[in-house]
This record gives sequence, structure tokens and C-alpha cells, in this order.
Amino acid sequence: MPSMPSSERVTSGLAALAALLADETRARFCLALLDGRAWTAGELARHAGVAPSTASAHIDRLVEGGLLAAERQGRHRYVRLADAQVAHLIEDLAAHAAPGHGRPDRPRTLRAASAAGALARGRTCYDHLAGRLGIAVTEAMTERGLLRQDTGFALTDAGLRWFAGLGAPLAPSGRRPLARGCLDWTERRPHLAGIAGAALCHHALEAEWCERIGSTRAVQVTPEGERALTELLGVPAAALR
Amino acid sequence: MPSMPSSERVTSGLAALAALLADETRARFCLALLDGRAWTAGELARHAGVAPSTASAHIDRLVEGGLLAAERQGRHRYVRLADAQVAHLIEDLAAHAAPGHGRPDRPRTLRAASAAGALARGRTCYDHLAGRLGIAVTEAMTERGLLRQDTGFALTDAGLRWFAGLGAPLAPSGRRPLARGCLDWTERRPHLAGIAGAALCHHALEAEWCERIGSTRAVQVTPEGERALTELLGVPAAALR
DNA sequence: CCCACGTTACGGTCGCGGCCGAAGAGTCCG
DNA sequence: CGGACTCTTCGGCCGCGACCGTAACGTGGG
Repeated sequence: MPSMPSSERVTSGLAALAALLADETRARFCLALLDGRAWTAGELARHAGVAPSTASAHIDRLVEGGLLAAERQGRHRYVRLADAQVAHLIEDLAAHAAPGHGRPDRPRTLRAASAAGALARGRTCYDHLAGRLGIAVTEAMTERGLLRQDTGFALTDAGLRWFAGLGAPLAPSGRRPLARGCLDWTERRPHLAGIAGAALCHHALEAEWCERIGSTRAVQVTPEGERALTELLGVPAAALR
Repeated sequence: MPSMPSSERVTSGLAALAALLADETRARFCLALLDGRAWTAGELARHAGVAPSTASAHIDRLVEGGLLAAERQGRHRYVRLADAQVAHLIEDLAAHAAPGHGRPDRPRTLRAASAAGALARGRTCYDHLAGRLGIAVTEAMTERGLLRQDTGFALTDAGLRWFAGLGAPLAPSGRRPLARGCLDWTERRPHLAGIAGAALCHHALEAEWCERIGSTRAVQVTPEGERALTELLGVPAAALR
């Protein structure tokens, strides 16, 4: 007879996992890494405003705990989130921690304002699209009957065909669901994540429907992308700017 | 222009939330409360093996942080998880913390073995069914075309009708999704959660398809429930024992 | 009315863990 | 081969927070 993992083990596992994120510096690391890219240890240290030695120790703990994956290249140590499941976990926690409580605060400088505006307009969230762009696409897919959100969150058969027609057929892979809702921080509504979300984002960048602004996680829609999204999904052009 | 919540705020919110669960005693509280019932402060203290004063302070912090809801009744203070979203969060974290890492350990005593067996067989998970029972029902619904798991996780129209026919029509309510997958600790596969999962569990207890064993979260299927589940969903009777 | 029990408030102890700086190991470049 | 750079290791400092015991508080029962 299969036995459950003992309750002590679950308890300490939960506490240990939470402890990893309970430190401001490590939390900042994880949120930064939510952009899906790999950062070097030094970049993370500067980003969080701590000494390199401190950052190094934190990274060790996060890797040890299975949240991060590290890879050495020359004199750099590249670090990224371990997998999509971890990204999902952090998103969920952040979404629960952030919202409602206290209204969004006004950016202090013009520079900050335009950066925040760009992020609110469109950005990547780990490996899929978020912000107004992500929501607009998700809503359009729902209205066209490609996605079903009323009874859960799943692609329809038409949705599967749509992806195939796009040249990005979806293959079920391991544990990761084909479609998942990911709560959008700025829009407070779910956008498309999972394998389909990743495929769509990948395709959008590949086909130059949108492009990264500088090296940030913010993205903007190209004129070509605007045409494609309007034509393929009926996304109102206004929602993309 | 709407601005994002500042990154500092999100960071400290995330760290603060994680810190609540980063303590073994508080983690134990939350896991105990996952049974969906309300516990008194004293019960939690004894359960975790700490002094009442310690438990009280922990409860304060958890309530303050929005994870728990407390309610005074006479000289008792009843405490439960704040809402389904919090329950979901804790489940997700526990599921990520527990599994794979280290195989399940053997129960030491006969008593522990039979308790673990009962929990593995069937139990409640917050407000829905879990364990082999929960999985069997979820799988049966999927095979009957009431639930779609291949492209995400959502009820089908047939599924909606099935619930209506059961006398438990599902009404969309607030933010909570109608159907959601909840990763089962023992079975490592998703079982039905969300509004539908809660409705099904409620109905199952109401119609005495199953009943709680003592005052634990473990449930067992009644002969009547066995008939009903086999007839309505084609659940193999063997999966219910 | 008083006692028992569950709960809360306070003060004090103790250990864990985050932080830095300085020195060392490894890598790339001129 | 030496200098610049990145990252890691080590030692030591400091503060936060988990814990308990004690004492007060409130409720419900006898």
C-alpha cells in the first residue's frame, strides 16, 4: 500500500521552500528572473543592491532549493528559473502578494513613467505574453472560440487547429499543460500561459509581430504584427498601442 | 495612464507572504487548516506542539497577512483559511515542496499505516475531493467527456449539464474559476477543484455518497455512493476501496 | 460568585541568517 | 605573463524573530 509523504516532511519542505522566497533580496532575484532570461550573478547583485559575495550565497541557496538553474560559462555564472513550474509558482505568489492591497503608486520620474507604461502595454512573463497585449490576445482568442475561459481554462479544438495553421502545432509535453491561465499583474485578469502561451510568444517574436524594447522584458507590437493580429484574431488595433 | 505596482512593493509583498509560511509552526498550521475546517487556537497549538502564547502570536501574523480568517465564539477563537485562493496557494507550494524529492516514508506504527491508507484512499482537500477517490472521479469525468484535460482544464458543455442534472447547477461566482486542476499529493495527478470540485464534494457528502471518517479529513465511500458513482460516471468500483 | 479554561500581553533569552570586506580561485585579454 | 574582471570562500558583526514562562483578561459553567 502506497503511503503518503509524512506530514513532517511536507511541513518542513513547505517551510524551507517559503524561506527561500522570504528574503527580500532573494525575492528580488526571482522576480527579476521572471523575465525568462538568464542573468549573471553580478547583474543580479547590482540589481538588488547587495555585495557580490552576498548574491553568490543567495544563488547557492536558490539553486540548492531547486528554484534556480545555474550554468557556468567562462567567468560568468548564468542563472535562470529552474522551469516553467517554478515560474508559475512565483507568479502566483506575487499575484497574491501584490494586488488590491494599496493602489498602484505613481512613478516619480518621467523615465520611470514611460518604462512603466511600456511594461503595462506589453511584456513577456517568463515565456509568454502579458500586459495589455497579452490580455488583448487572450480575450480575442476567447471571443473567436479558440479558448474557453467560462468553465475553466482550456483550448478548444478550433484553437488547436488555429495553432497548427499558424505553423506552430502544439505537442503535449511532460507535465506542463497545453493551456493555463496566468493572472496578469497589471490587468488583473488571466492571460494565456502554458505550452500554447509559450508557442504564441515564440512565434510572435520569430515572425516579428512584436519586438523587445532594448534588453528589457517590455515588448512593442510592430506595424506588421498589428496587421497580423487584427486579421488573424480580430484584435482591435487600439488595444495594441 | 495606469502604472504598475512598483517593483519594490511587489518584492516586499512577496517576501512578506513567503515569510509567513517560512516558519515550521506556521506552515504546520496552514497545512492542518487545508482540511477546510475551522480550528481553535488551542487545537492548533497542541497540534504543532508549541505553547499557546506562541500559537496565538503566529495566528495574529497569519491573519494580519491575509492568509487566515479568525472568528470569535465565546471563549474560543476559531480560525480557518481566508478563502479558496489561499488554499490553492498553499496546495501549490506544498505540492512543489513535497514530491519527488525523497520517496514516501513507511509509516512506523500500524495505527499510522491505516490512517495514511485511509487518507490515500480518499480525503477532502480544502473543499473538494482528493486521494484515489478524487482522482477516480476526475478521470471518469474526463473519459465521459464531461471534463477536458488534454488542452488545459475545463468543464465541457456536457459537464455543465451533468452538474445541472445532479441538482447542483454551477453558477460562476466572482474570481473563482468553475473548474481548476489541483495537483494531488498522493496521486501526482490533478483532481477537480474550483467551484465544480466544491459542488461535487458538497453533493457527495450531502447525498451520503461518502462520509468523513471520525473528524479527520479522510472520507470513505458508502455502498450507496459506490452505486451512484458507478452508475453516473462509470467509476470502477475497485477504485473506490 | 468563583473557579476553570482558553486566550492574550509582556519581557527576556537564544540561535539563525543576512550582510559586508578582504582575500583567493578561475577566466579572458592584451 | 600580468592586469582586469567575475565570482567564491571565509570570518565576524549585528539584528530579527521564534520560543517560553508568567501574569492578566474574558467567558462559560457550577
